Amino acid sequence: MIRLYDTMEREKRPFVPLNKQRITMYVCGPTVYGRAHIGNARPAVVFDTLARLIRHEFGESNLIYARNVTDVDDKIINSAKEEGVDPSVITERYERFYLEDMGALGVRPPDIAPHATQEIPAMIALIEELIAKGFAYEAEGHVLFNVPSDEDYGALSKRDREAMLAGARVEVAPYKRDPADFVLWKPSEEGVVGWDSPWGRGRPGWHVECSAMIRAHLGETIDIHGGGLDLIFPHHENEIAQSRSAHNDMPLARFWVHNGFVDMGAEKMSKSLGNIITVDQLLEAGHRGEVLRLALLSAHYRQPLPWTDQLIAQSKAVLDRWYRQLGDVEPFGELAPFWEALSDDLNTPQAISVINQFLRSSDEPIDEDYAFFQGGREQMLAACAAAARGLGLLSMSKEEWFQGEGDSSDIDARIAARTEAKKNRDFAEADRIRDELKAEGILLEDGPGGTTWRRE
RNA sequence: GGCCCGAUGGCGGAGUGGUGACGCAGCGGACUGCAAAUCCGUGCACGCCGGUUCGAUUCCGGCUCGGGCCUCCA
Repeated sequence: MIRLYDTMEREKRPFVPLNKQRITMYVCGPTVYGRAHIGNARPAVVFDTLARLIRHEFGESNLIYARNVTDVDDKIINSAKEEGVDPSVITERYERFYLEDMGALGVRPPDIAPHATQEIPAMIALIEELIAKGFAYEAEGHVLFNVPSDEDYGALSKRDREAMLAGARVEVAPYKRDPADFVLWKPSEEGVVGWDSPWGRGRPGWHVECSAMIRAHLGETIDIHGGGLDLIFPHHENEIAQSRSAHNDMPLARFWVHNGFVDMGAEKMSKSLGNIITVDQLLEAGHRGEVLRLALLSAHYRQPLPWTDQLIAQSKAVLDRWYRQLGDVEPFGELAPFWEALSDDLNTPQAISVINQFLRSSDEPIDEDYAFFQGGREQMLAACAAAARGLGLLSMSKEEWFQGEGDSSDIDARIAARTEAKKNRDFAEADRIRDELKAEGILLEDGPGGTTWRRE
């Protein structure tokens, strides 16, 4: 049984979906106006891993996973203006980059990727309902959600109205009835992207996108709503207000799942702090996607993760060992303790540890506790291989991992020359060849069956 | 200021009311012409002060420090 921590109740509890044949999960996706940094990649990897776990437990086709693309936004409008192009040029470019980068991290595409610009009618319909029910009002071309009309507002972020007002750092627009009211629809000036609506030409506010798209694609109440910790307030709080108000207080999500940040030094990585490192930069630097993925999974998803070169190196070392032992093993079977660890609120560090525990002392007789491996070592390795794939790792062959693609006949020839030198006990020459290859990033390993090589 | 969250060895990071995972790095050994890889072994920790308890790193309270949100943000 899967247990998940729910931000709303601040507790871990059993995940029992509303409908086992149609489990619904929605995760806030990217606003496509720039390259994704490694912090942006964390939720993509975390929820991809959660999706894999749910599919493992409930069946491959019984999960509908939606991750939206926010392709209307003031930041997009601004960069389009700067480049002198249509916003769609920006959004299409960065969505493509996003999918490439996430693909490199082993993130499978979600089942549905709704785009805000494609869902305007659904948003307008939702806004009209909110106005009709008295939760929203029009003012100077804007439509605003009236926060005091929602008695439960603040339940997710655990803030009361007084606290919100006390901390208000924004100037309150004069047309707001209440300082906490937020925009559902705002007018677009001439030359700015917009759609016709009952309130004039304009564009949707950020929060209403998600509410409308969730309803359109998944339903009024979904099983899991995910995203980064920073989205709890105001984004998710506002989504809840909109959806519950429109749906007679039906809850929007049964589990709210939030991932922690990737930190640079002591602070979170974020574009506005200017301390980001993008996924493509890391890939460009020669780090493989699986290494970055393992690094992201090496801490529990709710904990902060300090991003360092050492973390990358460590992840690489672990993955090298896994590939060495499991790279050519056909995955099969269930590594029960592994799946138990993952099922406990996606405890990936524990799950990784389980694999490591099995992998060492692999020639020893299997411990009594793990007697379910009647087939012995081979079966255990097959189950480990299957488990690693459950984390989205070990997707390539051993050869591919260690040697990569491309012509290696030259390397083979030089290794042959070294073997010949060794046979003649000309160790100086043999070492010279080995050092030369090492300088090129080729490491040699002499085994009983001859010399093998790998790229560092 | 309000509201949240965290504090574990050299580093990363789980977990637990009582023999203190796992990984990386280090050290010793085996293997090797020397290495590498592999295997075996090994040292090192639970922020501070109280309380509960036979016993607390684990539960409770206070403190200190750090982080997050309150504005776009994964």
